Amino acid sequence: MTRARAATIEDVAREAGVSRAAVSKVIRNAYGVSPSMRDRVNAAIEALDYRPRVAARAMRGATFTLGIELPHIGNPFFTKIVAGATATLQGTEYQLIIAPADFDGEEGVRALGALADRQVDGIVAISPLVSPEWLERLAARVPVVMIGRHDRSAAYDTVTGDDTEGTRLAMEHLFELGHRRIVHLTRSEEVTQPGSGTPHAMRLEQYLASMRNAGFGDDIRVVRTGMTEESARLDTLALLDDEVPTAIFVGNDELALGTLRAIGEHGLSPADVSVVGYDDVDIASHPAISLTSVDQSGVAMGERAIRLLLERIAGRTEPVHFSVEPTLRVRGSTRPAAARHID
Amino acid sequence: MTRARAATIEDVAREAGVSRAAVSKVIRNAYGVSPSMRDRVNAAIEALDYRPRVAARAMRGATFTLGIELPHIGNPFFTKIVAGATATLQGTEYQLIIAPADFDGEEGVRALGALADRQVDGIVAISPLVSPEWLERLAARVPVVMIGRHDRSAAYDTVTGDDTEGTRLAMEHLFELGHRRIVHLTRSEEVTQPGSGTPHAMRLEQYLASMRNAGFGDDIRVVRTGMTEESARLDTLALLDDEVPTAIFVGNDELALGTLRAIGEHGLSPADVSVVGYDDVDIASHPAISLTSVDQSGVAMGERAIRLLLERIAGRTEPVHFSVEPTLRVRGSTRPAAARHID
DNA sequence: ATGAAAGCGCTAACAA
DNA sequence: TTGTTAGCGCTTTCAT
Repeated sequence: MTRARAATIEDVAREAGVSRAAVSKVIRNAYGVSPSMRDRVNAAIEALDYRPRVAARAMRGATFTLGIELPHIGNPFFTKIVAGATATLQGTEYQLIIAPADFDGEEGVRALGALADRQVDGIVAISPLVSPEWLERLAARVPVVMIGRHDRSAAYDTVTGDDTEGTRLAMEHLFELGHRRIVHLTRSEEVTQPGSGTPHAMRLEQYLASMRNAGFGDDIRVVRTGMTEESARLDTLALLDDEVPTAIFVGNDELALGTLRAIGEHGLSPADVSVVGYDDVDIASHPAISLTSVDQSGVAMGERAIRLLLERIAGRTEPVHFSVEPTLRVRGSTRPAAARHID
Repeated sequence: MTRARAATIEDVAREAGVSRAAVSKVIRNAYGVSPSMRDRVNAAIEALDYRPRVAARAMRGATFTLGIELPHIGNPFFTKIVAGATATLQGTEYQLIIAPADFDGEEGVRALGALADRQVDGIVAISPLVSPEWLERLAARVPVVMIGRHDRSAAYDTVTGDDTEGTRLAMEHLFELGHRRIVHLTRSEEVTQPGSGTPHAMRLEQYLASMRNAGFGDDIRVVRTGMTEESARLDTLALLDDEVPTAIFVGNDELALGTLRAIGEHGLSPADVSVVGYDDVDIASHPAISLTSVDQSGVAMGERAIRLLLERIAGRTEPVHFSVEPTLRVRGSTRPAAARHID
């Protein structure tokens, strides 16, 4: 198939009987164009169905494209962030493109690089496992806003949930219900390196702190899993074969859904094992699921990230580190069976 | 912040002591480079951390970027398609970017245009409401694969689920259970224009046909709703206030989740009103949800769409129209209360 | 207010 | 095998 050739700025200029520079000024609505010329140019643009090639614009100026890197597109929490981002971009000249990574390690770096190669005007990235140095080098080329990173660099902005506080809320809630044998199901060591500042690392640390503070240090038990619901299901099943705790605090809702499945498959009910998740994914509030979860408002995070990015593009140079307050959404969690017994 | 200037092909050429053309050949691994030159160039690339600017390449050749347009990123079925697409692209030199549209009307057209402006090498689009003519014009510029469109054009390939068969399966299932007062909850008229070939139009038509064939023409009832779970919840609530059918066949699982919520909120149980959805979203199989649904394998669709696109890019010109077979996943649906009574 | 012309970083003929 | 060179479609001084 012979591909049609689209109109160029040259064609428009000829059609309108003006110079290319004139057309350029009109489409950028730059200063110094007479109304009559503007009209003629616009008419020509209309007539030829002209659309500027982004690649050509990129050679000299901006692409009007913002990129967002997403580890694991299957996680509805990330989807919320994107929803907040697109909503904020409504009515602006910017187009958002998503680079799916399907893991926050090397894959994330690859996706970030792909966005940079495409000369997006700004990048939002969701907590990939990259060194601050690497990010600073990236941020030297293009404005960057990191979501969910607790480290602070002058080179990029951050938008984070207060994972420490969110976890504290979740643990307090379980303590108040009378739980003490609370297992923490979290992701691999790689993603929870102490001091790395990833959300899961913060949650793990606070889980440990809460347990110790409550005097339940001996009951601490951390179980590792992958990043999918299915892996959480499998690892929870293995856990339950070994020991049935009264509660499980799960690193995020996607994993918590797998945990819930496993509990059912093991012949237990949510009344036997209380589950608390993180992110307050939509389905968590479904009555049949009824999952207690920490809401860190993904939509607000996406919105804020885009705002910060636009500010950076507009010239801001001092870093901003924005933190959103988490809220605990209490739903299905119950008192431990033993405690109910005593009632 | 002063943005750092990245190395260009010129810098690499100078560093390696060769011409720009030589470097270009190496990075494209084109024919006619001596091993020694290749090594020197690669060393220089390494040393300068050089990465070719996609925009500059786009001016002459390819961008090695494939774009996928997604209406409503919140729908997990679309997410499956993306998963299939990214998996298929693993190991190739292509990068996938997603343009979220948040509606399949005008917004979809905008997103498609944005991808075209960015000169992606190929586009996968999910059933936006566009005329075949518009699509053919797009397809004249860039290879296009449409997912979920039942019209056939020589200009673009299509990947579809067999919505007629899928709906037939769903309806047969409900008939066999003894249902006859089956409501169809579907999207707005805009998205279900008879003859438009959208998935929802096909499902609606087959619902009508199945009902008539079964002799239940008088029980036909079509209820309209938006594209979100929440709107489905609201419209189902309104329906139930008016009349409680024995079953509801819902246009897709995202909507079906809202219907399930409404049923619960109305004080009914899934045993009172059987719900059948479409897409077999992950959560449908969760025991607590247990939603009967038509599986049209989004992953396979995404995978196939990318394969077709790569074939087009490689030069194929005859159109291919691929259809995936749907399977009914039977879960929670039950016989109508009246029929159970008779038992 | 308008236009001429240089140049962004690459690829692809073509020459050597 | 290697290098020279002419653009690709824009934006942006700088003249006019």
